[in-house]
Amino acid sequence: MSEFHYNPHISVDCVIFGFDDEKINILLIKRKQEGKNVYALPGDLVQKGEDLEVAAARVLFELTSMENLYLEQFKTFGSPDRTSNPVDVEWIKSVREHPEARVVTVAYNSLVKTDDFEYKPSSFAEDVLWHPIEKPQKLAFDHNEIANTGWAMLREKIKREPIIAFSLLPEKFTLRQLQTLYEAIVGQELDKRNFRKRMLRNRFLVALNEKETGVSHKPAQFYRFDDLIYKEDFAKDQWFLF
Amino acid sequence: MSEFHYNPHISVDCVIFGFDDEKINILLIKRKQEGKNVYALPGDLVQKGEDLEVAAARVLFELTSMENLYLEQFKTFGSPDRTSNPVDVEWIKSVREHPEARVVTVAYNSLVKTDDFEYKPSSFAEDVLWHPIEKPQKLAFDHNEIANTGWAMLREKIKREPIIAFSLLPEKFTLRQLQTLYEAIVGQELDKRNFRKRMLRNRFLVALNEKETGVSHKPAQFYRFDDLIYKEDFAKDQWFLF
DNA sequence: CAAAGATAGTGTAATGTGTACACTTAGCCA
DNA sequence: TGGCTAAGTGTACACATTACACTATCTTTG
Repeated sequence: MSEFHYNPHISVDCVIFGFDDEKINILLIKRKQEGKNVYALPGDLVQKGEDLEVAAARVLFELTSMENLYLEQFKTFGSPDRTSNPVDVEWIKSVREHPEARVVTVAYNSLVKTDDFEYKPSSFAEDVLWHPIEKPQKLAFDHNEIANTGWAMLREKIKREPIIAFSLLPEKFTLRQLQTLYEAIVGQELDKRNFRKRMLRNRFLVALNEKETGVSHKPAQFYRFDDLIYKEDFAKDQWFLF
Repeated sequence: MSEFHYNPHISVDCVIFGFDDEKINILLIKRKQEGKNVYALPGDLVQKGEDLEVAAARVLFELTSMENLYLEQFKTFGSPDRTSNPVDVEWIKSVREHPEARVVTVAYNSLVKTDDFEYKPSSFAEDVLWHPIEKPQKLAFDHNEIANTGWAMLREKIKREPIIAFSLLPEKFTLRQLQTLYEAIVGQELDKRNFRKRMLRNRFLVALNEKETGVSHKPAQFYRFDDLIYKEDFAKDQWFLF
């Protein structure tokens, strides 16, 4: 009984960013409530004996049918009143067995190509959509805070581990594509020559014997990303404690 | 009944690093079990309706009497078997009302001066101690993993926000003290001239009209850290999403 | 088939940053 | 007063960052 007050629920929320070759979007689910659309991050309760990362992957799949993405935990949100907004309370009551329980949520983020994933709404999601991150959008619960934190931490991470960015490009890509991606991430335009100079210093960018075709201008050189060379050169100084 | 299986417990663990003017130590608690000493991070269950940060501060205080430190959440550990080592199970049974419950733990870290804090064992801690981080020490549960992750993330953070380091020095400090601190953090010796050159570029380091006294060598200039100038100069590029 | 349109691709100079390295200075003490 | 100790200082080199404008190559169109 009152044990349900004491024992909180644990949930996971997924903050998935998608690059559509132009800009960065965030994956939201939409539910209808009193005729209004309510947007939220994909998330739900962790099951008995289920590992947190496993739960995040499962929940994302159940709500959006997306699978096989790399999810990274970035923060846990556990304010006691994070689910107490009346609109949210009403919805929880319609879905949860113990609506009064406190919910502590572990948040995961990821960055993918929008093209790489099929998504379709399932479970209690009425719709799933990619929403451009520049456009403000009010979300349910404390999901605005979670989304903002997730974006900030992802950007920090990319600074430290630029490899993340390359997963967003096709196997063969041009330097223009790479630059567009970087510009989407840092949110500002970059100088073409300086960008190329800096990038081409990296041994892990390997020029292919192949160019664009069918474009009505000088065709661009294709490059590929070499995983092994990257690992050699970015061998992080590891720090062990115990 | 079986609800206790389903509803996990939430705990907090504190990874507190202390600088003793020479090296970095980690705060451990010791408990006696079957005549053996078992070392662990200070941590315990979150209470009903209690915010996570509040819980971390409370638990730390209850176990060590330390208070008023800035605790930063860095990761949540929720592997279903993280508490299933037989030695740990035995201890849990002696302490918890529902020993079979899974425990998801939210970990916090902090970096302080060892001098600034009184500590004494209380609650189920038999002893509290500062353990040098270079010396390997087996810990209970998955606390080695938690401690290592906490140290790695703290170091990353200091790179981004060097302000953290200054809280470890007295109001007035010499550049030698600052350098010793940096060396303890990065784990290697630094060149004196280059260190000074780089540091003195920072406007927030303000020279005082005061020198060391009573030392049997050329006395060092005292400096202070200027909070306001720091904030001006390090005004982080903020990124808002919604 | 020639000209126009579009984007790829290129170099240099100036400035700033990181690194390696050795001697002089100021106070204390014997 | 001479010796000990740690503070404090400068320079040369290599490398990175920034600002900036024209040529090359392909397609399309008249």
